[in-house]
Amino acid sequence: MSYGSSAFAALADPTRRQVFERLGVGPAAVGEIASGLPVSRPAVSQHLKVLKEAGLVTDRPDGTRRVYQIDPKGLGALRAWLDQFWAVALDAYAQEVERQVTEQKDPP
Amino acid sequence: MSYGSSAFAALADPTRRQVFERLGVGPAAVGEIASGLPVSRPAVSQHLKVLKEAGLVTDRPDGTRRVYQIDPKGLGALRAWLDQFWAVALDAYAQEVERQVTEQKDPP
DNA sequence: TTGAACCGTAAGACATGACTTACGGTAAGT
DNA sequence: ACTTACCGTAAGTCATGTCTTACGGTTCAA
Repeated sequence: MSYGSSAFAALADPTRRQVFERLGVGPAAVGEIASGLPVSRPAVSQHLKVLKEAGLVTDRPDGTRRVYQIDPKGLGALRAWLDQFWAVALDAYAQEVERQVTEQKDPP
Repeated sequence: MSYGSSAFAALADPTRRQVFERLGVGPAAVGEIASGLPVSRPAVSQHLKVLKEAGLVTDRPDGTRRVYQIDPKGLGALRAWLDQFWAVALDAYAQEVERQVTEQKDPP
């Protein structure tokens, strides 16, 4: 809950979201990701740190490289948060619409 | 897409997310929302402006008050973005797991 | 063991963002 | 008409975040 909501802050930055979307296609090393973006490699490394702390990605060493990958667990937590909120909000929305209708033919 | 992704930035701030969650329960005016939060009323007004520009809430005048409400359309766009990404990422993840397995018994 | 490739972190510049108080504007009640 | 209630916006302050360059560490190959 408080875990999945921190993911919003992680995905707020456009560059960091591009990094995340790149990993959505498949695993990649830091240099590979940076080569496809208009920022430096250290910048990508810092973004990956944030994504990792948010539980959205995992990393594993591969020689001198370091391969990053989407973490389905963190992504699922975000989806769960949104689904629950969606259910509650939509219910409240429907109730509000209903209240508006009854108020129309039976004004307070 | 670019519409639903801007919602991440809108929901990144904790205070603004509290405002949004309050509206998830039901419609409310600016003063009502502010009275339940540790920030001033203008601060809430500014947060609502961001949420509105992100397509997450709508507003309607009610006398001197101004009632805000969740916009199911914007919330649905966010959900759609996440669902699509979830599908792609999970597919890539499964393929990666499969690749790891085959690599185990048939090393390159 | 030397060299090259790859990465994370530190330090600092710079922009962005969240908050406050102050002000003006509109709608309802007396 | 005047007051009260409620709201949005402007101006300014202060914290946070993103980027860069510079540096040190680790791994593989020669």
